[in-house]
Amino acid sequence: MTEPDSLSRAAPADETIAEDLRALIVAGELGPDARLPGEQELAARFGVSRPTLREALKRLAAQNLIRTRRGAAGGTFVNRVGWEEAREQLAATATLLVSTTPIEAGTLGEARMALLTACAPLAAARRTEPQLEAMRAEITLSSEPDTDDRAFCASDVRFHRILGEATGNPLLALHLAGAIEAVQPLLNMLSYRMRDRAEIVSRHSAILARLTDRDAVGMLAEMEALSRYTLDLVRRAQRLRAERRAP
Amino acid sequence: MTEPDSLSRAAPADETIAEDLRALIVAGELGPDARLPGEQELAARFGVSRPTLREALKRLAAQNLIRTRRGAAGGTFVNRVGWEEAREQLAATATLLVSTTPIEAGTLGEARMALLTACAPLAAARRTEPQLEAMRAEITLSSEPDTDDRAFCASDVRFHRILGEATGNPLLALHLAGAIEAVQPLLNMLSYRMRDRAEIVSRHSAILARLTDRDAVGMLAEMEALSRYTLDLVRRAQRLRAERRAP
DNA sequence: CGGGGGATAATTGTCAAACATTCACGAGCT
DNA sequence: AGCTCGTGAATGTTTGACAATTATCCCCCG
Repeated sequence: MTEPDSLSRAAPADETIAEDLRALIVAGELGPDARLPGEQELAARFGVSRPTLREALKRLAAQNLIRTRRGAAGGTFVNRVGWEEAREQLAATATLLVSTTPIEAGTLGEARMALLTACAPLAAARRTEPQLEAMRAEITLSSEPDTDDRAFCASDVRFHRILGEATGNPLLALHLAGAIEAVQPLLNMLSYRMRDRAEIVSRHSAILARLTDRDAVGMLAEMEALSRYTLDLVRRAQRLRAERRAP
Repeated sequence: MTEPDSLSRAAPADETIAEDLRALIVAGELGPDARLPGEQELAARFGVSRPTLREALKRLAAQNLIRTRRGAAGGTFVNRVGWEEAREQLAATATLLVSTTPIEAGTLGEARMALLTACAPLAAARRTEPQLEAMRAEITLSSEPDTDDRAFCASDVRFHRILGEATGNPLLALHLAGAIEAVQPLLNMLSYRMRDRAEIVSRHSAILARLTDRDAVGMLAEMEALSRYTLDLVRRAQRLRAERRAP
């Protein structure tokens, strides 16, 4: 019935269908919130059975390209991919990479520093009062003695995310956030001494102060210091763990 | 009350199963190249039918987390997620975002410039001879008069990708490549005049010369110039198109 | 005449059983 | 020994049905 076309030798039907639909969406043929035909009709149109078509749809759903609703007015709809969704997906990719690939701590720190360097001048020029306020709030949260390590790390991530948003450039913020979040799993494994926390909080405060003054050069210096300190911290923790594992 | 699910009325089975498996992979329970149980057994273990389980697997396949092979020694295997795969996925996300979200050209250019700025010092310090050679090759290719516009753009993307790799920091290269590739769809819509091409090629050459000399400051200046020129180009094209659409 | 409530139809979610296809491995033939 | 063919295991695909959900419409009641 369905003749195998020349290319489908290597590519299963659901994959090619998913790519076809994806191309339609990317090309703008199917705008945000557009409703796709029902599964039966789509299946007929592509010449496959409904389960196979559904596999294709699930592929798109996994990429957050579509959503489905059951019921009378239900169906499959094209998702609007906004900055938030893109950031989440980017962070997911980066996190997966970092958590499954052996990467030296120095590499992570260097990338982070480089991206922060790229953001600092823009952030200094464009930061808004609400953003400063939000960063102050994160510093306060980090200072609380009863904040546990994971919450401390999460706050750290948010601090830098706001810094990225302060550049006023969503695309830049996107990449900064992706890189920062990717490091979180590594940092989550640390357990901070009180002195370390105090040091980090104080450096964050210094960065914030420079940002408030719109002093980009000062920011860079403080970021550099924070970066060095964090790297030291990670290296120390790694050495400690290595010694404990093979004493 | 009688509902087992605390949040969201009911998450479809395939989604929760996909998340469960993903968690196993990310946590390292299933290392790269590990073979998952057969579909029948997995289906039985999760208490669903085989089609439903397959939908879950397709979700993971769409994220490049697993691959499947048919036949006797076939099955489902955990993928190793390397730099290349991550870059592709990141670029796909960014491209989708850029092509479906209205973004000002200035925002794109600014992000690009900021990332290049972040890379320049590292690249100047660490570039290797083969990388310089590869960049020279791209410049040569761009200079060919019979290179069409799409190939010209693709070469441009590769030029910058190599520049990112020259930083010696794969994570940084990843983000730079993602940002650069995201802009490509926009640039692909341009049709370059010969004079524009010559200008771009000459600026690339200048950047490469500074990179060869390990002159980071000079690189920044040339990049800045290239960035301004490109932005002008895009703006001019946009104005032209707008006039043609509503004269 | 207006509003509430239940039947209804459309649509996705799930299941079951089977057949098709691919591929490694080993038995058997030459 | 080397080659071929069968066999079994696994994914890929189909068919057909039933379950669950939800907007809509119509009817009945107030």
